[in-house]
Amino acid sequence: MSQSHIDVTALTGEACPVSGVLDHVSGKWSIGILVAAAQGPVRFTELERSIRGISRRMLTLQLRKLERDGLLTRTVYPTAPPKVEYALTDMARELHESLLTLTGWATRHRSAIAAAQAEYDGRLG
Amino acid sequence: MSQSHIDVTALTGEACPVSGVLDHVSGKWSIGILVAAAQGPVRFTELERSIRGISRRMLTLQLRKLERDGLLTRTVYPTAPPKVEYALTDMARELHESLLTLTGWATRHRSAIAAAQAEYDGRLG
DNA sequence: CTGGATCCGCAGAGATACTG
DNA sequence: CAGTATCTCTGCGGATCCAG
Repeated sequence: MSQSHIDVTALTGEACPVSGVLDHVSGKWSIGILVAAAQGPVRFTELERSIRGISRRMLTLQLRKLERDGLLTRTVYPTAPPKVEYALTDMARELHESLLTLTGWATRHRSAIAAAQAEYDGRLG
Repeated sequence: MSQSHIDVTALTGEACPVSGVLDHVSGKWSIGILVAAAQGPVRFTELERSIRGISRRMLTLQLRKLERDGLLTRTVYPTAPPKVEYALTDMARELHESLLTLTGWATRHRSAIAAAQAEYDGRLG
């Protein structure tokens, strides 16, 4: 009631639907995949090479999730050897703009965050 | 080489530092906490009530992490009973703007995403 | 009121091998 | 090339109890 009473549910809807949606984006690899795919249609192996450290299994799972959310399109070319291309949907391209804002912030404050962490850790041991 | 060769490391720096920073923000509760704390100084119990579903343990852990990252300030009033207030730092307030863009996107496309998921699931079983 | 400490279950994520 | 299948292990996160 008072201005100090905050209810996140009022900001996000009833049962945190925003968080529900954002959780898909906030996965460990989601942003990287979306950023990589934003350059244009990308093949599976290209993604695997682009995103250092991701396992084939994880890439597949994340790709499926993003496709399910309507953020990626998956196009299969019935050639030999098989060729599959992933591309951002219009919705995802819109999201990509927001993501750039986020990554921009992260880049700008990277050193400040590192400093804050170092200082915090220093105060303890 | 060709234009189809994408390297995320080239976009994010060397070893995905952006992702490293964003991972802190992309936790299950981080965004909710930051949004809730953005309204002004907030007490521990207020946060606990605001963010439905979070456990006391998780709230504490996330709070510590955000404080360590220099995104939250923690102010202890040595009263009885103890009173602790959390507030966003300038850096975090900047981030909050970006977060609003993100949540705005999520809100706008919530139904579209739900539809995409339903359609995806429908095609399978 | 604001936490810390501990135990524990389960899903996430890696490694590896196999397939159309 | 583009996955799938399985096995395993780690660590997140909940529950509970304790403390300043």
